[in-house]
Amino acid sequence: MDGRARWQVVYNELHTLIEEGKYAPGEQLPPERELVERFGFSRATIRTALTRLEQAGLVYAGAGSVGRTVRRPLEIHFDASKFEVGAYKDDEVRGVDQWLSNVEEQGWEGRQVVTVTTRSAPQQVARWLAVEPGTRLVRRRRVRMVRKPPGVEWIPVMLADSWFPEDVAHRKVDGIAPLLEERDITMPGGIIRSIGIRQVKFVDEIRSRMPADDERSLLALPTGTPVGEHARIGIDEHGRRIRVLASVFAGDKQYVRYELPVAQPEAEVKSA
Amino acid sequence: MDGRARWQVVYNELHTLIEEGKYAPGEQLPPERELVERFGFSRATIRTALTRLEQAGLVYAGAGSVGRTVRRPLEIHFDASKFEVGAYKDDEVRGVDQWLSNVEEQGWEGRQVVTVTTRSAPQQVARWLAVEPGTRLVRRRRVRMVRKPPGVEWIPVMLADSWFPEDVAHRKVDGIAPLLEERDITMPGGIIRSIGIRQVKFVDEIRSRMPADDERSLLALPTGTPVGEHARIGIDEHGRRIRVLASVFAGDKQYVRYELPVAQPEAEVKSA
DNA sequence: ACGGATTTGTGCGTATGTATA
DNA sequence: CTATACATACGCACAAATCCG
Repeated sequence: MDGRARWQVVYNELHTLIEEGKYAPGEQLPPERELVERFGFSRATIRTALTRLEQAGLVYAGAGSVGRTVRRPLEIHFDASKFEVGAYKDDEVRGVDQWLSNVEEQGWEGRQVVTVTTRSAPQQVARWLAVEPGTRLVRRRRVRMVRKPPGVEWIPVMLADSWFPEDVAHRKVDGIAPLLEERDITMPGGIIRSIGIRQVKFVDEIRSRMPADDERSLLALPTGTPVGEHARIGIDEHGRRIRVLASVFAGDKQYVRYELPVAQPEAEVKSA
Repeated sequence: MDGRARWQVVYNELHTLIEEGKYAPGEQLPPERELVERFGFSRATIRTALTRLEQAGLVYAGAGSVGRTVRRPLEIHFDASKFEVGAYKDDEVRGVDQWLSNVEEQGWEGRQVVTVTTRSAPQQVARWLAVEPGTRLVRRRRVRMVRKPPGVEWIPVMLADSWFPEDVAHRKVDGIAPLLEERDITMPGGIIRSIGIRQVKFVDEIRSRMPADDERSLLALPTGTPVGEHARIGIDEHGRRIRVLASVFAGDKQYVRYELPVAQPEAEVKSA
């Protein structure tokens, strides 16, 4: 052991080669067998190096002839300051979902699958909505997928769960409760507004964590990929927390973006 | 092999026990030797389970007789919508750093160490500032630490790097260039304003990723901890990107928060 | 449809190094 | 200094997934 561990030598070398583009995105790394020969280390040692590369998000692996493949960065972003806050006016008239607009603006085709269930509030959701853990809530889950160009397979990129207190979820307009519908619904002015609720403030929380098992499988995340979590809490004029939209996205594929005007100190005007 | 892998059995059991609080934060997991006995699996198998628990952010490990410890969540947040955007005006008069105010508001004691260097722009920073990769830039790095209560050791929680084009960094006020000073400087109205630059817009980007090696050591991150990255790009009235503040924080310790007022639709179809 | 070849996944046993109390 | 506990490393075997002929 000369200062560094053996697996670190392998790790560093491969890391450099990938960064330099010697192994390009979409390409395969040499199989373990070959690396064992090249470095003269045991398979176990080579494997810890490769495992760390996966954890670092540089490659993903699959048994069989997929081998280890260098990841292709996606880099979609999600404009949280425009979303629901006043932009995308045209889309609401057209009846297009704002997330879709946002994605299409970046040249992707988007799609989402909606499921609605009633379940008791997990710890974190209870905190967001300021209710007791275990309270019955309605969860409206959207699995969001993109592809480019049209025709290739869909890549799941986001898991967007809206949670509502039951009384909110069951509100009706024109005889139906839109929040309970298991399809991609849009309403002029937004669904929430259509059922007579006015949100006056959002509180957004963004954190970085490792995914739960169900998130890993739904988003098809390779082992070791972190996720970002963007929670938007909607608050009405009475200060009640009406809903929370918790979006979980693959850290290597998406990021969240805000645009903020800066309030100028003296006699300046805000650039709304 | 009963459907699941052996290490998964161990993983799931420990995961459950930790979630239920049977192993509380700060407590130690049983040593590997004991788990080998309890489950009747080999040490290697137990180890893969434990490694995954680390990756999942539930425990951290250290060689020696420390063993594996269940993580204690910190949960500090960082109010990005108030930061620099007009709140905390009093502090600027008082000359207190805004990050410090934010942290102290949550009952922590804060401290930061500043270092200034000139270096060529990394890929990502170049993209943020819209300059060529390799351009010489000034980096003002702040390692931010907290502790509670006063007296215990400092916990590094954030790495805040401000990057400036050289001409911006060298601007002077009262004969000194405040951005090049290696100490915790505050100016009424903010440092940037004090050197005659007006930022009119911020663009924030937040992403989740695995830390680079230097970030891991500076933030004392256990293996497998993801980081959040919050980048704030400041844009002046000519549309020039004046600086970027890239903050990297441990995903398990901090999160970013925004408060957004909702634009209300008065007359008809307008916003949501 | 099937079977073989390739490649990663899982698992065992063992030994030695290194950090910490 | 010693005991403990994790980190690294070797070798071996078989299972499971994938692709291709």
